[in-house]
Amino acid sequence: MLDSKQLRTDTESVARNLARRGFVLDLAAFRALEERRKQAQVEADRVRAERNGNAKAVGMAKGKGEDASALLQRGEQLTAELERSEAALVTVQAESDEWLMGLPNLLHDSVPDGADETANVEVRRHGTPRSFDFTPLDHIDIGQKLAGLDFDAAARISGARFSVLRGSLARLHRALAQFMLDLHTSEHGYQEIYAPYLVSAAALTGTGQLPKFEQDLFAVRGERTLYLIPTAEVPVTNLVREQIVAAENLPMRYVAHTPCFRSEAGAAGKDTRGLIRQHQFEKVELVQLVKPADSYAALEALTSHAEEVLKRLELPFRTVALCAGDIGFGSAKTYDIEVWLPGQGKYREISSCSNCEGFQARRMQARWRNPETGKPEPLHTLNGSGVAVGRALVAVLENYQNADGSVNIPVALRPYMGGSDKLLPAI
RNA sequence: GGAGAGAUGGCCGAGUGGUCGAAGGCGCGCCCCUGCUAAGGGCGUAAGGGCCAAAAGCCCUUCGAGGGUUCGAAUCCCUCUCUCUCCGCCA
Repeated sequence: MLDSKQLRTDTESVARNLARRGFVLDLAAFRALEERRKQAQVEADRVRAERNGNAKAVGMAKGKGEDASALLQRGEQLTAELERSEAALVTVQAESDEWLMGLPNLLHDSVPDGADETANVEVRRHGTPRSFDFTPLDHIDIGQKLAGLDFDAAARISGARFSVLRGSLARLHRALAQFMLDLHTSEHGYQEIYAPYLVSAAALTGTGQLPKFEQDLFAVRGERTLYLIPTAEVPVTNLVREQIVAAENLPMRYVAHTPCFRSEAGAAGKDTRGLIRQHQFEKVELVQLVKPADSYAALEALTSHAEEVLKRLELPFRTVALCAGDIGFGSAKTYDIEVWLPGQGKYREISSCSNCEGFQARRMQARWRNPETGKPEPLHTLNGSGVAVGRALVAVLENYQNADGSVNIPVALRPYMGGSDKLLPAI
């Protein structure tokens, strides 16, 4: 949610900013709506104040034993009047809220222009893609040779976009998650969090997935509706919802390893084969809650923490700054980290690190007490994958494959693999 | 699943229809007195929103949430959520 004060007082520049995303802010409609809201609220407040004063007068009159019948009659009128003006306010307020909740975040000045991913800007590159003396396979074929990747079974159990991992491949998958968690907790200063995988609509509204993107989520409908988390960002960021955090407790750095569930509505036909795009996948997620003045330094740090995972795994990657048209709804600035996949011959997203500034905080009412003003102010929230576990598994398989179908285990993962250095093909 | 008890400000806790956003205490902040490893006194101390160019000021909302009764609800009624205790079941 945008700062409504800024939206009202600085409408033109807000509109200019959103236009960079290709989002058209209808200024005339906004001003008309705002005018109606203002009038309705002033009117409702006025009537309510009069009703309260009248009720108080009744109490005083009765206390003195005076006749209050005229006041009681006036009270009835006022209550009826209040009912009408409150109904009008609720209607226009709902309209205004819905509209406000549908506005994306403002972009940071440093975000490059552009309409889609072709305009994203590479900011750095690390490692060199290995040259193969044989034609590298993709992870699906490698997984098949290892007898560790079973999409047929998954399809029988759950349908498309699910996977079954077996044996050493399942273990490697687990090793990746363990390695990432250990790195972030012991070297990067994050506290490990275990959090719910089913969350309320309110939590999802806080981080921005609702109300606009419900079609991307899996809902579990029972006595009350809960949603499967699409990312640990949702429960972990919501740790501070409706809180006022003391300045000395910032920054907060959290890491969580969770499954993520996405309906992938609208992705039909995209990455249909393999582990790249699944309804269920694992992710190690980094979340930081910081003072506003620190959030861009924190974004750089958080991104470097995600990059460190790939450096330790000795996987080639590049980091790109997303352009205006490609940035997510709630983010002010995002870096994507893309890992090299020999099977596809290109870099693919493995992490996305965003500074949401106060956008989520305002929705969640997550605040910190600014010692300079003594007032609660929205804190800044950041999140980033550190990194997607399934995609990391793909990257390891494809980058570490050998001609004989075996796969070397990255040195960093060997302690988590019982010391072994190689996955051997089944055949 | 069965039975019961609760939900009030940063915390504890009073308040069962009327100047209650809410006594008292703790904590915290400022000041005074005193003077040294303490004690006493005074004042202040929630959040959200609106009017206003802004400040000041004024107004509205909020006592778990939502509805209802009433001129008036923290207080009465209904529904829901959450917490706690006991029993049962259970990874």
